[in-house]
Amino acid sequence: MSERKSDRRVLRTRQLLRNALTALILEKSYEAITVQEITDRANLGRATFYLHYPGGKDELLASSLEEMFDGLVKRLDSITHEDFLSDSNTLSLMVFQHAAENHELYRVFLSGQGAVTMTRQIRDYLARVIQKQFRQHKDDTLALEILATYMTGALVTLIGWWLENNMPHSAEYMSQVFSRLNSQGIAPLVKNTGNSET
Amino acid sequence: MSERKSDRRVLRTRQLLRNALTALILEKSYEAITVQEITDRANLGRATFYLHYPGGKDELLASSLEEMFDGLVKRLDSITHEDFLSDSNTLSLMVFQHAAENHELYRVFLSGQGAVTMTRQIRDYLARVIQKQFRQHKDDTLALEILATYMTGALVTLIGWWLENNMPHSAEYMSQVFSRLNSQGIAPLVKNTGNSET
Amino acid sequence: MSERKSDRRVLRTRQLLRNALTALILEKSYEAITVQEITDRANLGRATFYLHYPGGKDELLASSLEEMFDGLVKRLDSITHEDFLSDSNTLSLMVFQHAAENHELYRVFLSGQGAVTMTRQIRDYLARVIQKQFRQHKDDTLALEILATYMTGALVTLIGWWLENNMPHSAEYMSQVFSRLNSQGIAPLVKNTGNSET
Amino acid sequence: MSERKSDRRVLRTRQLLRNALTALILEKSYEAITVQEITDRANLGRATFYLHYPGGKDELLASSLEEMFDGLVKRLDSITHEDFLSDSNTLSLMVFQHAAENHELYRVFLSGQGAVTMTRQIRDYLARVIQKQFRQHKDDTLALEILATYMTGALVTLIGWWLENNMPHSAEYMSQVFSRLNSQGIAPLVKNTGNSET
DNA sequence: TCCTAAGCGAGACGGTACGTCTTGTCTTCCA
DNA sequence: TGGAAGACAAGACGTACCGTCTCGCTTAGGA
Repeated sequence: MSERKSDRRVLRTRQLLRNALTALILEKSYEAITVQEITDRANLGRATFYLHYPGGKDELLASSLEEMFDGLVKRLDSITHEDFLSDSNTLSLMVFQHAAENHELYRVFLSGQGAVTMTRQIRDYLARVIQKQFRQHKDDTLALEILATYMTGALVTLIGWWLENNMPHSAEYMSQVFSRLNSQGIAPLVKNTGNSET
Repeated sequence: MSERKSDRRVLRTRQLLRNALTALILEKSYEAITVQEITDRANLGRATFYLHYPGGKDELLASSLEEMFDGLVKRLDSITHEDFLSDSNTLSLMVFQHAAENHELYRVFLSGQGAVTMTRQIRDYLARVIQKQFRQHKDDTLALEILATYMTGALVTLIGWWLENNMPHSAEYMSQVFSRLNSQGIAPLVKNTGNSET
Repeated sequence: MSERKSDRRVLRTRQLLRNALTALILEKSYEAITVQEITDRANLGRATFYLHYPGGKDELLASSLEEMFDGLVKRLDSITHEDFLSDSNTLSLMVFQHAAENHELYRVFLSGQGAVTMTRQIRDYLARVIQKQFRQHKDDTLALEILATYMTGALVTLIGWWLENNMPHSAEYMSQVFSRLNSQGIAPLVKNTGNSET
Repeated sequence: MSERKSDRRVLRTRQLLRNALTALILEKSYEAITVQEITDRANLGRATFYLHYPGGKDELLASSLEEMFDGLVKRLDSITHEDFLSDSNTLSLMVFQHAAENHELYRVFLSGQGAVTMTRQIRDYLARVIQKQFRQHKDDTLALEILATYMTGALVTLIGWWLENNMPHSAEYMSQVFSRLNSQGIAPLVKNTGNSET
């Protein structure tokens, strides 16, 4: 019925490994981290690592990220079509907040040395969410895919910049800026000051 | 005045190495490429590699990218402030065109298996160009950096998507779409077809 | 008084392990055999192995050899001192016969790929038997140990040769040859055909 | 013409490894010696070891033994047929002396833990030398091979015993004993004391 | 008949050595 | 003098066994 003892032990071991990895990520570049270092930190044998993650570091990272993104996925699923169409910045706010909460890991794949695959996975996931929202809207004057890619690229890159610069603004502020740029474009900014020069 | 024989030989050797690297990049992930493989391809000794690029692969990559981007840099330098402020899509068009010309390498950098470092280098370079343009404009209502990051992220991601999908539209079309989204935002698209019509 | 069921079960388990080992020894070098392989063959858990033979493979091997040599020991014990002193080849004959009966295992021990340990055990055991016989005889003009070692070395090596060559002669013939060489030495052979004829 | 410098370096490296191995053999069982220990002792990298001996420890041991046996082979080749037929113990003396000179290595393969292959190689080599001598003598009343095997087994085993017991007698004494047993057999010893009992 | 201790299977775990791979340095030789 | 060739140290990799341990299942023998 309930989980067997050994199952719990396995889960605990994996959690130890995940924790060790995230701890190390705060200290040095992911690429520079050694399997030995991870297992030392987790007080486990190196062989044990390969028992659980035969694919090496990358598999452990993927597992850590998966764990982390479960939360984001749940939140984004709760966005209604109305939220999306309104000027509210619900979606981007959620993403910025989630990034703030898990900023160490986000930094890994959004800035410099992260596994490319991961960046793409998040980007593709967000692109799919956005496309789904637009599709309900039946807009096809412009290829949905291009639109979604445009938005996602800007959003993800912005989050990367934000984290790399140690979050100089609040998630709310960043989200507002993004939403404004996204819905009205940069024209208002340029025009306003541009005119004054005339 | 004129180059010495040995200088020319040195240049030739470096070119051989750069060519070997770019050739290999088309075949496999940058990370998986070995110094030995590069020198084998270039018919050079491994020691020779370190003679010219003591910093390892990354230094050679930087050198290769520099070579490739020289052209883009020159073109972008020719953009005047007026071009930039106008609704014209000069900048993005140039980037899309350059991407089309070097699409094999770009694809590697920007899509799936490329080295993150490269994506970042391109992005950072573009961000600097854009910031420079805005700075002349003295706009600081919004942090310039955020603005530049926003634009660059969207642009680079869009190029990546475009190449991954085998350039289904012309560079001109892509550039127009980008410019429109960038200057007016997505609001017009959403509003037009929206049911609320308010 | 009588064995408990669990005792019988223990005996059965040990027998399974011994059988598995001897079966594997016929297939591959003893050194190359793994505890896991033994327990797989015996349909037992690896932990069970260590339950019965905490000393590892070597302990199991010792146990297997003991089992096999029990028969030989009994027979050799029946040799009287008179038999030994007479020209009869009782001892060597028994050994050759026992080797013939267990030729598969003997071959492994004594020829090519066998474990040295085993060869030594057999040799040391025989050396002890021989010494015991001589000791009753109180002969110490020559160190008993040297004598016993000399005989045993020759005997065991000869058996090894015999098995490696697929027993080209009968055990009786081999035993006679050995006994003749052993009691009279090679001089008769050399002298007879020698040119000197002195 | 002369050896290249790098050749000399390679030879030096291999010599260092051989020396390290023989040094370690004096301290612990061959099986228990680790490649790491050998290279530590030789002040070399582990990878370097595999560069020269891809087959691992055993290949290094074989190489060490080969070096050692070169001397024995030369000496034995100088034995004339007359020496062999005479009662002199030239052959066995040479072997005992060689064993004394190289007792550390001999101990490795003749006693307990040595590589079986080696024991067999020496034995087979000696058997061939002995057979060659007998063959000139045209004696075939008894299969030469059996005779040679008999002698070699006794000789090699005796040397093993001698070394294991820290050479309690001189090589000359051992050789005499062996020769006497070999040419006249054990009968004289047994008969002499046997008769006295009657 | 239950129930309780033992034998056992399963497999996680720490540890150690393995043989391989790549990196970067250095030295020697050749053109 | 630039480059080829390649020996070498260093150190991470992933694999393979080892011996130990803990966990439950099964099953027999005494209650």
